[in-house]
Amino acid sequence: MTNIRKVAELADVSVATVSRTLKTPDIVSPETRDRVLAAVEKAGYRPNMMAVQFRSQRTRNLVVLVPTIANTFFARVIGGIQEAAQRRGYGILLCNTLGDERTERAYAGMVSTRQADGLIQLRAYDPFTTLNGQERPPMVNVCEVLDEAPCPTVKLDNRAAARAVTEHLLSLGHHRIGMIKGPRNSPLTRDRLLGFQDALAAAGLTPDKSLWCPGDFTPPSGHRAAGDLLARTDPPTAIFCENDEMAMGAMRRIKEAGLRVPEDISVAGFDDIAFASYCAPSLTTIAQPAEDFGHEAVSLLLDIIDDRDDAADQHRIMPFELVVRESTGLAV
Amino acid sequence: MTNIRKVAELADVSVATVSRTLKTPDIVSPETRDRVLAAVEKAGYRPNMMAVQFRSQRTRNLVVLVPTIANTFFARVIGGIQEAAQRRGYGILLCNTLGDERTERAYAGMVSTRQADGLIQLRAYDPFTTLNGQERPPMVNVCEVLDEAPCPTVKLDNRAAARAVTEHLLSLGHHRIGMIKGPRNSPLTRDRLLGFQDALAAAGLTPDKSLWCPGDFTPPSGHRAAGDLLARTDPPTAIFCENDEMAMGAMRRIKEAGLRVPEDISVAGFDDIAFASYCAPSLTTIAQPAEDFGHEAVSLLLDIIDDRDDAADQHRIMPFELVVRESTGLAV
DNA sequence: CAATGTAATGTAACCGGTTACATAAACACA
DNA sequence: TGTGTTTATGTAACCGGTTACATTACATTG
Repeated sequence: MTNIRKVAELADVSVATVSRTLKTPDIVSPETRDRVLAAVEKAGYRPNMMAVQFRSQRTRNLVVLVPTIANTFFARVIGGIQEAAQRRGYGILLCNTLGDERTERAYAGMVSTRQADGLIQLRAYDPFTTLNGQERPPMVNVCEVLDEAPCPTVKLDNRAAARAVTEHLLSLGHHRIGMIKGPRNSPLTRDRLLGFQDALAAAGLTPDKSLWCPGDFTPPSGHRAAGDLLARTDPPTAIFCENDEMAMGAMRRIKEAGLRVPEDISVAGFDDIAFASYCAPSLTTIAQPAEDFGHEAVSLLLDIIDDRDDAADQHRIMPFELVVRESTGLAV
Repeated sequence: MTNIRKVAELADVSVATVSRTLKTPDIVSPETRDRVLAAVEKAGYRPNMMAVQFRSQRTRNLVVLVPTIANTFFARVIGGIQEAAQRRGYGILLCNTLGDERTERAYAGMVSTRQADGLIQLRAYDPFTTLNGQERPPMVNVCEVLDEAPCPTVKLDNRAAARAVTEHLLSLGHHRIGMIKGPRNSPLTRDRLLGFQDALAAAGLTPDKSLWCPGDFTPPSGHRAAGDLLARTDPPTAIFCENDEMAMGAMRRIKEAGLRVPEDISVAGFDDIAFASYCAPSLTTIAQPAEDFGHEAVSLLLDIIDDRDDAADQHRIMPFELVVRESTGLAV
């Protein structure tokens, strides 16, 4: 391994001069600089970043905890995180947690032990709770956000967005609307459910909780839930799914039952994943600026890491847009 | 920051004893061990991993270069990589390269500069070509693999799989089969095209190259290509798409033209992504053990890193399976 | 000319662990 | 009791950069 001392020897200067030539070339005389650069070239020298990081106590890595990378929406958010991080000279250490808190804490430990400078969590869980006494490592909570987050957050106004979807369905004449929810205990699911109820209440309707089905954000769970709704003697005329993956599963199930979307039953999703506009019928949904979630998260996290004063208590709400496509139509 | 010296002071022992207590407790006397562990606890000591890594010249990180994380198949492969890496005590540094060679080389540099111990490349490009003289850093090439790869590889027998799909279409009576290809210059696309031709040749048919359309593995490109095929005076009776994303785009376009799948035209994909069984009609495709690609890649890479002798020239072929669903039917 | 300033470079401490080697104490055996 | 062996612990070098401080040479100024 060629190191800075070998280069120094080759150029017949001290290691300090080599270091300066590479980091602050302007304080080195032109002749020396040329000599050192030639030696660097000749030796094929690349600074050992572990030494640099160790010395500076900065890794320029960020840990990203994602419940499941297989979810198309999260994949977009990660893309945004990666892009923003790369632009600012940071790398990302990805962890597909599958919602397992032990795994999350283990990866969060990489920040405590200085393998990374900060953490972005895409789920409503604080992996640093156990930490007592010690200072909180830099963290940002994005997408699915804790209610009393001990760190900056970036989220959608899920309640308002769910209300917008529901109002759209109501405006089409739907009164019995089924709901396929996300995992219980998720603030995100709770907020979307609240928005759904807000809209019903505003329309003077009382919600029928028997039309609420549990799901887990995967297509199979949407498929199953839709089956339950269709098996009723009084099936709903529309189904609001808390994400597009479940909506696609639900649409599949509806067609298997010999019914048409939206003629017999309307379906709405949430997230506007790439397939939402390419499935048949295309899906009415809520578009979210997924990549921007990532950009914001990185920006806030680096603010904390570089401790810019105002960073600690920022809470960003990202804009949404109701995208009406073919899967929702007038109630029968 | 509490470090090993503080703990040593607290326990009234040397730093060596603290280190030994944590790494090789059996060579420390029970009394001392207890005293040290108490001090560790009291100080809330966590070893600084940067120092450990620096000392051992091992980061236990692996760089993963993925053309686009938004591709559902790659997302599964990454999931597999992450799982296997985690099990073996390694973290993964993800880079969404978007196929940009500069970005790939930049991230590959993290291995040369010791920020990571090895690299997994999911695209047919060797980011270490420029490297002259120096030893090749540990690397494995997975999924889309270089023909003369300078490292172990893991891939599908794309030619045989494409042939299987084509034979399936031929067996249904299709003679004019459109092809929606992946990016030019990709060995993967070339092999799938070869398999396609193999099947035609075996059936005594001469391929009509005007039925081959370029695509880029995204739904919009499949949508566009299908439009081109349908606009012909003699459109094909079946379309073979080189991945499921494009197949979904193509099916969408076919329906927009007022045609039915598979009654009017059959469509086959490749990869068997989650949505393949949930779209309507469900998609005939090639199933690949995506997660296993990741597992194999990690296993081979760690073999090189720990330089186990036989590791350097391993080339694994993963199994495929033709999954016949609703999107392919008898030719009209 | 002496005093002072400035530019270029060198010396060595430092980051926080790990570990080879040294040392000391306890024990075994003749 | 003396010698050799084992066990437990300490000392300090080391990994490869960065940088405060020291040093040297030379220019500027009164």
